[in-house]
Amino acid sequence: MYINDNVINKMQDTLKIAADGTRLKILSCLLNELDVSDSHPHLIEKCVNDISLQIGSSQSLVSHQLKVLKDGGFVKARKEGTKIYYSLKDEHVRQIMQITYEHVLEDDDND
Amino acid sequence: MYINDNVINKMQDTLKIAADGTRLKILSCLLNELDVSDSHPHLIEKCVNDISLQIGSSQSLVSHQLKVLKDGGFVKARKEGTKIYYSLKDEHVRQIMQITYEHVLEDDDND
DNA sequence: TGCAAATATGAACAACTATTCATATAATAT
DNA sequence: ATATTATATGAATAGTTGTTCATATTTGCA
Repeated sequence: MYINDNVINKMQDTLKIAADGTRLKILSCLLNELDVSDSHPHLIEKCVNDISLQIGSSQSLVSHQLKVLKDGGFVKARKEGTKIYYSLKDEHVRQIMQITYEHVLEDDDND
Repeated sequence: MYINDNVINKMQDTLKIAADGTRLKILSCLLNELDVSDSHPHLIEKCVNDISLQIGSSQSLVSHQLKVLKDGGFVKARKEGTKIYYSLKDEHVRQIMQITYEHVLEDDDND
C-alpha cells in the first residue's frame, strides 16, 4: 500500500461519501435482504421512491444523495420506464460498511 | 449486519474521522514500514513531532487531529518523558484503509 | 395534447469543520 | 529557578456540506 498525496485525496473523497447518515441508510437499504451466507449474493435493485419510503427521507434528499453515491462509484443506475433502479456497484462498498460496522460494535464493549 | 439508527450514527462518526486528508496521512504514517507479509506486524510508534515532520503539517494541526483520532478509537497514546508515542489502535483501521485504497485503485482503471 | 408519476436540479440557509495563530501546560536538564 | 523541548488547547475564520423548498425534466398513458 504505497500512499502518495494523490491517493490520499482519492481516499478522502471516497470516505467522505460514505461518512453520511443518509447515504449510509441508502447503502444499507440496498444491501439488506441479501443472504450473507450466499457466496454469490444477488443484486438488490430499488427505485428512488422505494428507498425514500424505506429510510424515511424526502424524495429530493434521496435523489441528491444518490447522485453523490453514483458519482463516487458506490451505486449504479438502471432506467426502466419512469423509474430508475439503483443498486450497489461493487464489493468494496459492502466491505467498507462491514468493517465499519464491526468497528462500532467493538467500541460498544469499551463504553 | 442489522443496522438501526444508533448504529448508523456511530458508523457515520467513525467514517467521518477517517474521511480527512490530514488524518489519513497520520494513519498511513503509522502503518507504514509494516511488513505486510508478516502475519503478526509489530506496532509502529511515532511521537507528534516525527509525524508532523513526516507528513509536512504543523505541530498544532497534528496534535489537534491526533486528539480526534484518539477520541474516535483509531489510535492510542503512550507517554515517555516529554514525548507521547502514538500508534494504531486496532486492526479495523488498517482494514478500512486497505479496502478504501483498493477501491480508489480500481476506479483508476475506469477513468 | 394534457395529465400524472417518478426523478432530477438549483438556490438558499444553517450547521459543521479543518486550519492557523497565539498561548498554555508539562517534563527535563543545567 | 530558568531555559528548552514536546505537546496540548482555545479562539477565530474560511470553506464545505446536508437539507429543504420550489421547480424542471422525463416517461407513460388517456
